Order: sequence, then C-alpha cells, then structure tokens
Amino acid sequence: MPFMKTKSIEPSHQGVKGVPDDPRKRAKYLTIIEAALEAFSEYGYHDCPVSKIAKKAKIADGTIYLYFANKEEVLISVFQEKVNRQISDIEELTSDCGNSWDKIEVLVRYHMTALGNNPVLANFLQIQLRQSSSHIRQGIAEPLRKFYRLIESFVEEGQEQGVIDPSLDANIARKVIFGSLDEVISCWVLSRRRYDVT
Amino acid sequence: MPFMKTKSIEPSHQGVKGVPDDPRKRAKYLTIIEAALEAFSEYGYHDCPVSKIAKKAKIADGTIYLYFANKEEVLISVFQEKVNRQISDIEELTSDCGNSWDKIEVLVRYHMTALGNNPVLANFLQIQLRQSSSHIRQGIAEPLRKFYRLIESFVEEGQEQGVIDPSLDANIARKVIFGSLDEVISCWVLSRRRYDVT
DNA sequence: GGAAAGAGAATGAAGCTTCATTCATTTTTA
DNA sequence: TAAAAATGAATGAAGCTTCATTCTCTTTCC
Repeated sequence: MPFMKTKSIEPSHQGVKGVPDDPRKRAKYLTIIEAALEAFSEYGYHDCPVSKIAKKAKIADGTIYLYFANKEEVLISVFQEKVNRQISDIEELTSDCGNSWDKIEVLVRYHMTALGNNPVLANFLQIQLRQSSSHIRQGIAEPLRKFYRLIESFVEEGQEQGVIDPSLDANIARKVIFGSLDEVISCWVLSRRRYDVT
Repeated sequence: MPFMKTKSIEPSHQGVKGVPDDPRKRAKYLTIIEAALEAFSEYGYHDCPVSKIAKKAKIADGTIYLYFANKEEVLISVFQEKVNRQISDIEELTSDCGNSWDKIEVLVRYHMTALGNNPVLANFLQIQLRQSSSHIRQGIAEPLRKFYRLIESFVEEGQEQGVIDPSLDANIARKVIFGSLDEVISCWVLSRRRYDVT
C-alpha cells in the first residue's frame, strides 16, 4: 500500500481543531487569532480572504489550515477567545461588589471601556455578531450565552437582595441591558450619561 | 477588436435602476423584492445565490438584472421599501397622539408587533442590518437615518412639552430605545412588560 | 561533539467550486 | 411583425482549500 495519507473515516472535512496545548503551537494559534481579528474588522468576514489573515500573521495561507479546519472556524475561535476573556475579566472585577447594581454598573463600564479602547475588537463584535451562517451562529452561541447568563445572574441576585424590582423578568432586563450596550457601542459613543437613561 | 467585453467607462456597474413607474413593471419589481426578502432571510445575504431569489420569484435569473443593477441593489431596495413603509405607517399612527410618551409607545408597540407578526421581515432587518459592505451600508443609511430621526423627534418633542427630562441627550435616548427594541426583537420576544424597564 | 536521520511545521502554487453577471435566443405584447 | 421582456446556459472571476515539497528543529548514533 503506497503511502495511505487518507482521511480514514470522516470523509469531507477534518473535525474541529481544538485550542492547542503545546505552548509553541498555542502562541501561533493566538497570533492567527489576533491577525484574523484585525483582518475581519478591517474587511468584514465575507470580504476578507484567508490570504489577508495570513499576511497579517506573517505566515503562509496554508498554515492557517494547520490550526483551523476552515475559515468559519477561525471566526468562531476569535469570538470564543475574546468573549471568554471578557467574561472572566468581569467575573473577577465584580467578585468583590456587594450590591448587584454595582455589579451591573461594573459590567457595563468595563464592557464599554474595553471596547471603547479597542475599536478593532468593538468593530468585530458589533459587525460579526449578526452574521448569518448557521454554523457560525452555533459556534458563537455558547460563549454568548455565558455572557447573557452573567448579566441575568446579576439581575436575579439583585432581586433576591431586594434592590431590584422582583416583578421584572431577568431575561428581558438582560436583553435591554445588552441591547442598549450594543447599540451605544456600535455608535462609538462613550458618554457617561448613558445609564441615567435606563 | 476581438470581443471587447470590457466595462466601457464606469468600470464596475451600470447605474442604479430606480423604482419603475409602469404599474406592470412595478408589480414584478415588488414580486422580486418579496422573493428576495424571503430568500435573504432564509439563507443570509452572502449565502443566498441570486438563483434562489429568482426561483422564489418564479422568474429566470437574468430577469432580476432587468430590474436591479446587481445583487447589492436588490438588498438595498428591499431594505428601503420596508423601512420606508414602516416609517410612514408609524407617522400616520402617531399623528393623533398628543403626548410624546404615547408616540414612543405607539412606535415601540407598532414596531414590535409588525416584526413579531412577520418573522421573515424581522429576521431580514435584524440580520442584514449589520452587514459590512460599505456600499450596502451607504444605501441602507438613508432610510435608517429617517427612522432614527423619527425616534429622536419624539424625544425632543417630549422635552419641549416638559414630559421628558430635558437633560437627556436625544441621541443617546434614541440609541437606547432602538438598541433595546433591536435586541428584544432579535430574540423573538413579544412580552409587554418590556418598557417598565426603561 | 558532530553527522545523519527523522519528525513535523510551514510553504504557496494550483485545483476546484461557487456564483454574479452576461447575452444569444425565445416568448410575449401591442 | 416589430419591439420589449424574459429566459437560462455559458462565462469567468474570486477565493477556499489541498498537498507535494521544503525547511527547521530534535533525536540518535558513532
């Protein structure tokens, strides 16, 4: 048998390539993530050829496929990486707030300033979030849900503490908070008055 | 000269094809708009081949190009057609409200139920709004700005009437209203409690 | 220690597929 | 029957992905 490089069982695409453990690989993995973040923000997912990502990462086009199964998976991974970091940062910051309103305020402020200071990330999150391919949405859904749950948990906690109206549906409150954030950020506004509004 | 297929002067596209006057053409124009709305919602702009629109409209692929200069223009036209109708409906409905809060409530309710009863339209507006091609954004910007201005005018009017805090920035208020709407709608929720929140 | 062999990471040209758009032809309209 | 409208197969550009080859370490052997 003359070499048998074949993809044994799964025929059509190699499965998801997880985050690499080996620190050397991990470093290049992150390099690609950062390059992709920039490139996607600059051109938008669909108008961003893989070659642009490779160029920004200073690697060959093909190398990307050693770390990611396909272009979609690059997008999903950028999103996961960034949202997960955002969540863990906020969790840490709020761990020593007693009041739930404070926690919400910290979350809002942190999210606003984090994205305000990082237009590239902001643009990526705002623009890419609504992309429609079902595959992408699926990959994005999980970290996003975690972020949602974080907001809701603050609201619910506040209700238990009695500082937030308990008749309020935490789910709706979360949507209003997230939606407002989203809208305000997409307009690049960093005003501080924002939360007088709600 | 051996075939000169080239794009003579304007390099890339023949000019915009306006909305047809002839009622017969107008009818087919609207047929295509409706088909495109469905198709874009179903697949998303980028994953929706022109052939799918044609199929839904029960016409040949090429026919679309008798009514629109290119695929982008189809998207923009759908958006314009729909948002303009939304605006004129709301303007009519609010014309006999004295109080600005009422106007805002009518707007919110109308927008919510209109999209709530029409998932296809809702999906289109929510999904397509964030697409990034600069051309598309440009075409979309004008009707969207009209919608924004409508909201802001209600807020400002309320401030003149003294029923809304005049220190509030109408621009920010509009963003919060629009963002909340946007977020709540994108989650398909039609609860009525929503505006207790703001 | 230095040479040779092996592993596996990286390269990037080229293949292949997917559409947006065109246009020669047919059908409909008036 | 002439003009207008519609058709849909053909075109060709774009860009994702593959893979034969090269390069760069690491390990083994003497």
